[in-house]
Amino acid sequence: MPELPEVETIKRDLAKVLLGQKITFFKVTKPKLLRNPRKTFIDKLVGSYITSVKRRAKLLLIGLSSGYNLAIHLKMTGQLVWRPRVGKIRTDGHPITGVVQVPNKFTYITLKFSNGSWLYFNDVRQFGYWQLIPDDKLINQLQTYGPEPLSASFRVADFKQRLMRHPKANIKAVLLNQAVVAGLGNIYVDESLFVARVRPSRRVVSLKQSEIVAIWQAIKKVIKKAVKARGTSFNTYIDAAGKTGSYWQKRYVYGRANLKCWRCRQMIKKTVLVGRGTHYCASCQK
DNA sequence: ATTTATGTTTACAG
DNA sequence: CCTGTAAACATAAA
Repeated sequence: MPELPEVETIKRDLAKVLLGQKITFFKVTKPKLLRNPRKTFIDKLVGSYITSVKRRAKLLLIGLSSGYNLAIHLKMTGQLVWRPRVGKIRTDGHPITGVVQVPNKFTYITLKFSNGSWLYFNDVRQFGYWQLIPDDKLINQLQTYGPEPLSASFRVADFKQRLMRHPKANIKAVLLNQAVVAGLGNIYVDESLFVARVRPSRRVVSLKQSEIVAIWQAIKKVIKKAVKARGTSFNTYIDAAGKTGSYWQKRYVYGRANLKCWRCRQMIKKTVLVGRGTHYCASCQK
């Protein structure tokens, strides 16, 4: 799935085109992707206006005049593609053979807006979901997430405290935990640990203070860089215009097994940790 | 043809 | 509570 930078990119693009729009049409062909009854979606979506487009962790949050929020999680292969009224849309870099336009056979939810534009939700693996959350329940629903890495609330002392709740776990597993820090996934955890020069398999309890600070700084640096690049596309990620992100071209270790480390020219290694492909430089990362 | 890998989260077993 | 593993599912590469 899209991690923080990918969802942030989609959020920014959708905010530009959706704010103030009225939803005029809703269709779903795979109801299991909905976390509320279909009727609730029709009631709360159709006829209401979009008042905000936000992001928390990897969740996209669309505020509605009906007093509800549409929370969309893309999980691993979800895509949100917006299409203006006139013209076709062609998506780039789609890995599924023959799927180059939207809507397509993986489009399971469709919205239409008052200006005639469309929003399509595609999800090859069908792990993603749409959920309607009333305004007064939203805070409660989001409070399980840790700090946003690009916000001022991401402080090193608090970060250390959250890490220390999992003393025996390896640092990679803990950084994937959304309650520790929000929005990191497999790519950016590997990238951040490379920048911090810490091996993904290190147990939290073994980390020195200087290493915790280095990890904290690396996360901010990597996420900032990835947002600027509009995310990473190597599998199914595309933005709301159907375009790919460019972080793939800037990456340090992810997907670079058996290639030379940019820093020391040794070969990047790939192992399995937490059930995920894990990339690191055995000579740079201690 | 079969196995393995893929950007996530969470339920469950120990 | 903490930690590690499997499973939800579809597709492509090995």
